[in-house]
Amino acid sequence: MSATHAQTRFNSTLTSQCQNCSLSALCLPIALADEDINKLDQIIERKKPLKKGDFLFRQGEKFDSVYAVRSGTLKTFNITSVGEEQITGFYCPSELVGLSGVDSDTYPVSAKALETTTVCEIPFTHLEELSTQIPSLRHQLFKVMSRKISDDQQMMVLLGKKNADEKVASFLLNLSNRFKKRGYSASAFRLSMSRGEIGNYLGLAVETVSRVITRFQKNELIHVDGKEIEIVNFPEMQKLVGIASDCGKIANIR
Amino acid sequence: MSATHAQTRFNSTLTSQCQNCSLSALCLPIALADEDINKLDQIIERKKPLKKGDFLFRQGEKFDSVYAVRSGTLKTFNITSVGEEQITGFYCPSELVGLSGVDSDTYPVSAKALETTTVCEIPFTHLEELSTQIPSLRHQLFKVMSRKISDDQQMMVLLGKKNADEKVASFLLNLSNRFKKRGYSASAFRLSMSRGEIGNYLGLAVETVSRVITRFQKNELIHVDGKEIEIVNFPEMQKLVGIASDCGKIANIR
DNA sequence: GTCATATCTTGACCTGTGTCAGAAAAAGCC
DNA sequence: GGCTTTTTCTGACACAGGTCAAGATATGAC
Repeated sequence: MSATHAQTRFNSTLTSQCQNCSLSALCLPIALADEDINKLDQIIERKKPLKKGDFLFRQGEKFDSVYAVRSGTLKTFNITSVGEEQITGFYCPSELVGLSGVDSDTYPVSAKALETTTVCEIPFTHLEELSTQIPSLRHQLFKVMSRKISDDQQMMVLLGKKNADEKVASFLLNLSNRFKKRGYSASAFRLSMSRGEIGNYLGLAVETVSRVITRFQKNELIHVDGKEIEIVNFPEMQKLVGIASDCGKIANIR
Repeated sequence: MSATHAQTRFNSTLTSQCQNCSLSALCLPIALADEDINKLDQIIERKKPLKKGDFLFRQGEKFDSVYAVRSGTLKTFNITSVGEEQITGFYCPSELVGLSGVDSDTYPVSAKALETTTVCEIPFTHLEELSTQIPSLRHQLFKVMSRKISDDQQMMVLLGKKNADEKVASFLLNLSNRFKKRGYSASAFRLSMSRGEIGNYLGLAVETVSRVITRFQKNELIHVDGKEIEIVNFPEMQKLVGIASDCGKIANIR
């Protein structure tokens, strides 16, 4: 009885966090009934903020949770045979980090904060259990994983077939879309990652990223001030990415 | 009652197909109790063979099933803005095709047979339902999707960071591993895809693939006879891929 | 079998991007 | 504030791999 009581208390202090969270429309609770959101709330732990450079988890550590980003940005990466870091993704608010750990029971990548970042920890076994009780949650989980698969495959197309200009343009439009989805400006935003990290992610040298960005600015496609980016000429940028079939997809990567 | 009867008949003709299937230890039924395998059997439809070049499904079509490959090979690809095909994966027996369709309700890629191929169709809504009743099946499904995510991310590393030699070596060792897993020779096998398709997948020109393969043969790393490949010098090939951290991963892509 | 078509190989050449080097700007730090 | 360290930018140059071309080999149709 005391356990139930404790749970109720826990629930009452943190209850409706998901409901009140400005990200709830984008995050896991999407399409959940209020009571179901409460159930989800009960298994979620809000962790204290990570400072820039802090690890959320490290490659090889035991997997037990996925994390929803509340604020800030994370990168995931692994270390190649020659000891260099290979970035496999950037994660913005409302996005889920750590899904690749489910299979092997250890995280196959490390996750590190690019700036001050807060996350919600979601113990995966609890989430799986809960997904038995709430079909729409289970469906949502499948969808999120499926989405990740098709996004990563778009990324493979980008890495395999695109030149430096197309890569950088895709990257910027992709970020733009993610900001837009969260209600921020689609045209002006701040890059939380360095040029080096962008290059690493896109399979380009830092120098190439820098040159492409400079050239985009010269051609008045974008306006740049350090990490602040403003996309000035959307049509032209979209044309660069390829306006047809795959463009919509690419632009929607998240 | 007649419906139940029909189901029983269906079950009795096809029953234990999964149990008898030589792939069951690799495919979805992994770790399922006999009775659960029977339940799974009932929702699975064995389709008639695809001939080389036949589509299993096309990009944009309504998603309703995932498919387990029983024999043969498939490729998935999408069409880029400039109308060229970009291959996103090859699928061997026991592997699951179509998972990327769950999110958007349409397949984001097309799937085409590279040779005569048979598949089991698994209607996804049924599979999802069944996964509610069988926790180990649900867990297995999450694992399969998670595995796909981490494999694709390894592929991103390969596309972004590796040179032509490393790409081709990774590709061959990857195939070798997949054959081995199914009980076939890890050292000698037949490529069901053309050099062009390999190049497309790896982000290389056909000519480059051809040159690399020829050079590998000259250096006695492999022996080649058209589509027949024999890996002669495993240690050297593994060294090419990068023996450290990520190598094990890469070699395990599937 | 013969012919037609697709795939594969090889050579010669070209180009986009990586590498190296150094200067300029920004970010941390005491 | 000034100092150090990191990040960004720019230029000069090199080379991996793309492109073009042409011949060789394999595959398929009839």
